[in-house]
Amino acid sequence: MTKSSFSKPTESELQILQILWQDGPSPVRYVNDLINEKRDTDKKIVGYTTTLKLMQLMLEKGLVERDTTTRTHIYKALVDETTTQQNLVDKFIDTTFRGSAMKLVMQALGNHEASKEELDEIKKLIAKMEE
Amino acid sequence: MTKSSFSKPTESELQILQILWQDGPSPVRYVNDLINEKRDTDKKIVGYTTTLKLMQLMLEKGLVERDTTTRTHIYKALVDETTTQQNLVDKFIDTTFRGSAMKLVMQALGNHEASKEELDEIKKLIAKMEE
DNA sequence: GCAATTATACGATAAGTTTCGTACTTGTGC
DNA sequence: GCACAAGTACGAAACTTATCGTATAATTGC
Repeated sequence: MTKSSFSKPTESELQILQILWQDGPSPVRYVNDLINEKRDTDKKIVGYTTTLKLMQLMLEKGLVERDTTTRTHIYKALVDETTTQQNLVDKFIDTTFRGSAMKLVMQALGNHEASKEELDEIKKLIAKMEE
Repeated sequence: MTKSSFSKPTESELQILQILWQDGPSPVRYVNDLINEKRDTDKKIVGYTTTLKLMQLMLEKGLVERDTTTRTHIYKALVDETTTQQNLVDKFIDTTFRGSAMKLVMQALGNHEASKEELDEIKKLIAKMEE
């Protein structure tokens, strides 16, 4: 997959994908409810038809598919979570860190809490990379 | 700085900021030339007035300032590179990794080449975090 | 059976970003 | 001095994304 052939989901689309990845195939109502529950207090409620429209557009783009055998359509993510994350990370490194993955790692590592287990996991990965 | 009070630069604005951060205060012509030199082959050339307009808008937003004592105005970044990166990383972790900084670190680390020196630097940081 | 509820479809609008044409101004070369 | 090159200002169009109103269809409760 080249950089240019990867179509980046918008922030709203990504938010919906996150829910579908985490909770599995879901109806619009469920997704919309979650979005509103988790929103920052200062942001206003997203209307049901807004989420519906977004998910319909995602269907056209091939980001999701849906089961229409029941009246309440069930939407399912068609793009893979890890692959999408990887694409987004690559692009992010490019635009925000001028291509330096290690600068991103240092920045993310240095500014966020990490448990002993997480640090051990990272150390293990580094050891493997040094072989 | 709270999440909501941080105004995220657009991708075009970030591209311009990167140039100003890297090369220091620069005129519009210089920035526009660099953008076009570095662009992907499939993307078309960005007109001079387009870049000019973007930088004028960035001026209004307070992202840059300019020296107008000479005819050719010199633009300078007003926002700090590291601070901006930190803000963007935080937001990115939220939207793309559901808040897990460590998942981002693992992903970025595991999928990009790293020199021995870079790995050593990361190990040093981890050691410091373990104290 | 039918009123009320809940779902989808879809056009229109709003809002933000990017693009550029055109007018105007300032400096340069000869 | 003046034609030409190079700069800025700015309005407006083109695109993209997000939002919602309204119409319509299916389902449910009683």
